[in-house]
Amino acid sequence: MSAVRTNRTVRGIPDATVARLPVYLRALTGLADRGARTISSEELAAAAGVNSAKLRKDLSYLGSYGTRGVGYEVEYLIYQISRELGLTQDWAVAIIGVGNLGHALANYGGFASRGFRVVALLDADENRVGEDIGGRVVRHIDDLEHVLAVERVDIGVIATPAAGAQAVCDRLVACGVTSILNFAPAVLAVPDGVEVRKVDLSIELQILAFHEQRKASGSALTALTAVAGRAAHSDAPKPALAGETDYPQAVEA
Amino acid sequence: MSAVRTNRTVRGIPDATVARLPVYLRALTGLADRGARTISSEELAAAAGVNSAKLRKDLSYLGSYGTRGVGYEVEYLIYQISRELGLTQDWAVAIIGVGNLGHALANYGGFASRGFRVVALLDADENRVGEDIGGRVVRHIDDLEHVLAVERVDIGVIATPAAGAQAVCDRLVACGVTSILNFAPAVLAVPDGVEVRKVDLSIELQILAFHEQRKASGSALTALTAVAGRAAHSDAPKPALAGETDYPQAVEA
DNA sequence: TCGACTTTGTGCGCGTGTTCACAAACCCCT
DNA sequence: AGGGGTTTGTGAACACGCGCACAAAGTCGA
Repeated sequence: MSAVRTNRTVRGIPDATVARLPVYLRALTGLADRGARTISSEELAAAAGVNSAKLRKDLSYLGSYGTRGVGYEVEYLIYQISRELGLTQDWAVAIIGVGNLGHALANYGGFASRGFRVVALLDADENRVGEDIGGRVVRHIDDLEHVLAVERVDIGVIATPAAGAQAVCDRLVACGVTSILNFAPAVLAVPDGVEVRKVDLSIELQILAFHEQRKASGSALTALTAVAGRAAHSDAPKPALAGETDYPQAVEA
Repeated sequence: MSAVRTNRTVRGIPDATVARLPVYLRALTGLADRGARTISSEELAAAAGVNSAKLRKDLSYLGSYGTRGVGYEVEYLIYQISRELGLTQDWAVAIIGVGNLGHALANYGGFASRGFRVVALLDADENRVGEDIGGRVVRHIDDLEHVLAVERVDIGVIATPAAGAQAVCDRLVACGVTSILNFAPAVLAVPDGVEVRKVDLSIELQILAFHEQRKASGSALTALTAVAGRAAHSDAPKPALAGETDYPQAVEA
């Protein structure tokens, strides 16, 4: 895939750290609202749900913004993290697909407050075209190139069904979009230089199910989760290639 | 936090592997629909967007389910992964908060096809109580304990505003729910033995913004993203603790 | 001014995850 | 039956991230 090769980016902020900065930012804004002026790494780490040493190391990648013996000044740290993440400028976002999820995204307040501006809503369904969502009108997907020629778009959000996701992605890339957030349950192929992040609701549930199953089977009934007549971890022989299956067929809607 | 201490779980499937199994599963079901009977690790890896050695090692944690010189039988592998993830049994899911996002989740087709059954919808808004979503009626949040006493719930999905998330979480945990998927932008504190996974729409966008900013500033205008009069990486002195700030204050809605 | 106390910033060891590269295993053709 | 070709499964080296523990650096009171 075309993700960054080296995990550590050019100036040296690890991806793992970048992924946590928004969490720190959220915790800090909450603290600021409650009137805190300074905060120690210990307290902020607790608020963000991480180890305090990790927090300090993360912040040290941005620079030396704390004061030993005191802590970090909340507003100043908010500013520094925001700047590092690029939230001091505003980013134009286009949302493709305004079904349930697209609606939720278009109305999500957490975007606007962090410099993300939804500048275009697109959908393939004629019935949805013309609909007004939060002051923005839904355009038809066929106008994608036209809309993006008029309005600069930095980030494309794909909230279409899986079937159409790759086509939409290709068209976004062709229009010069280099950052894509994909909610469709599909693996997108993109050229180098384009970054795709994926959010998959069902994958998270499946991971939870795995751990839940482990808890349950660990307590008592190891073998019951397996099919009758088959050992728990199924070291039964693989089926012959042309043979009849003796295991249940998985179905996919 | 109360996440699993050791990354490698008891029988030995790494968390990183577990997180990828659903991706493989999706790729496999797609292949099965197109009529593929067997597939090599190279092809499946391409479809799933991972390195083929990684794929083989991941699958080897489940057992030795391939055939050298041939590859993996698609249906058989689907069954094995499904069983490992616990998708051969069905899981009862409760969704708390049926705003835009909750609606999207309640209507999401990807759940039902993988053994996830939405058994309860709850909301704090009286106007939403009684509404019918996909054949299920929205109940009031005050009835949470009552609903969960009648209906077993394995996984709780929190799609409320951030302010109410912790309270809802506490009540779910009190009712015996040990797996929680949190969409609210808040860090949840839970006792040991309860697993929380978090999906945050705005964090993903912020990570994209970071990389997009890096691309842009790398090309030419390193200093322009910084505030006028302040160096790009801002090694300007920290503000005095009681002094006036000379940097823009971040605002939070 | 000095010493006790607090908190940051980071060197270092350790565990996890990723990738390469190759032997082992299997199929198929002759 | 045997040999060539293909693909799996995995040992080993490497890269990355995490957290402990501590020196450095600052505050504050006497």
